Amino acid sequence: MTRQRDAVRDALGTAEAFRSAQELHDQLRHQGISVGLTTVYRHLQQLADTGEVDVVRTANGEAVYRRCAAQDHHHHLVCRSCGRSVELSADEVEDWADRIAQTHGFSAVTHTVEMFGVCADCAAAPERIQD
Amino acid sequence: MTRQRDAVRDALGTAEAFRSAQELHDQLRHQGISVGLTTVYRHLQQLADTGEVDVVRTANGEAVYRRCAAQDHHHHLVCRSCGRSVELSADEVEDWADRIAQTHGFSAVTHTVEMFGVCADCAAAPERIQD
DNA sequence: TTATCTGCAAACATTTTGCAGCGAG
DNA sequence: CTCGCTGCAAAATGTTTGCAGATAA
Repeated sequence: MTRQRDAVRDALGTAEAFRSAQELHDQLRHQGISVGLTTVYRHLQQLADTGEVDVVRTANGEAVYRRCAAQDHHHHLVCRSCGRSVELSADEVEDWADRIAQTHGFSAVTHTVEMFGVCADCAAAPERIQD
Repeated sequence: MTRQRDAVRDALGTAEAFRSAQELHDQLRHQGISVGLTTVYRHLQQLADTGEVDVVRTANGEAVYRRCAAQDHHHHLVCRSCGRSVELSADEVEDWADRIAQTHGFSAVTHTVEMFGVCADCAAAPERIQD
């Protein structure tokens, strides 16, 4: 509803990459759009709560965000180099998870499945690898 | 090789629960064993590097540690209430992951699969739920 | 106008690092 | 004796919160 909220949504855009709050903040500043880092965090959290963006924790504990095409439950294959990601749906894995949970008597079970690798483009241009 | 290193290893013990560096530090202090928090962090990191302990990131970004029976690649089903976990091996998921990675042209692919739920014991005693 | 949103500064929590001293080999 | 290990204090990092002023409806 406000200029900043739209700015954060637009910053996420339709890009396939997961990006951190700070990266998004930098991006907006570079675009000449003045938004406080606090506000970026607040809107990302809100968007995540409504399920409009997905959040993944990187290995070092940083939260990275992406607006996904799929609204329903899915997973990601993320490029370590450029951050680009592919959305995956995996009935095979869902079935496995349900079965395992039942076998061990667990209830209210959720799961996270994230894959990290190097995409074909980045493998062809190794000098760009930065993570 | 030192008293503190053994203390950290022993603190992890053979418990099935994942615990944070700070919890382990508190535990040692309560046992009357004086170890600096810094040292706990350093040894946990070292043990994680050698694969002797597994690390999982909780939803809020905290790192939790566990010494696993299985040394090779596996996953976990973790109880949100008591932290107890079950080690899982999942050829089904490994195969799926390999196939997906190949399909999308990714290389050097790793994956994380973690399941969180409430174990049968905790479901029977809901008042203990704390997370 | 009036409730909400913003953004600075400060608080927070977790983890890492600098450095002087201790302890093991 | 020497070099690595320890642990305090301080820094670094990523994120959240208090609050006064700006802004949208």
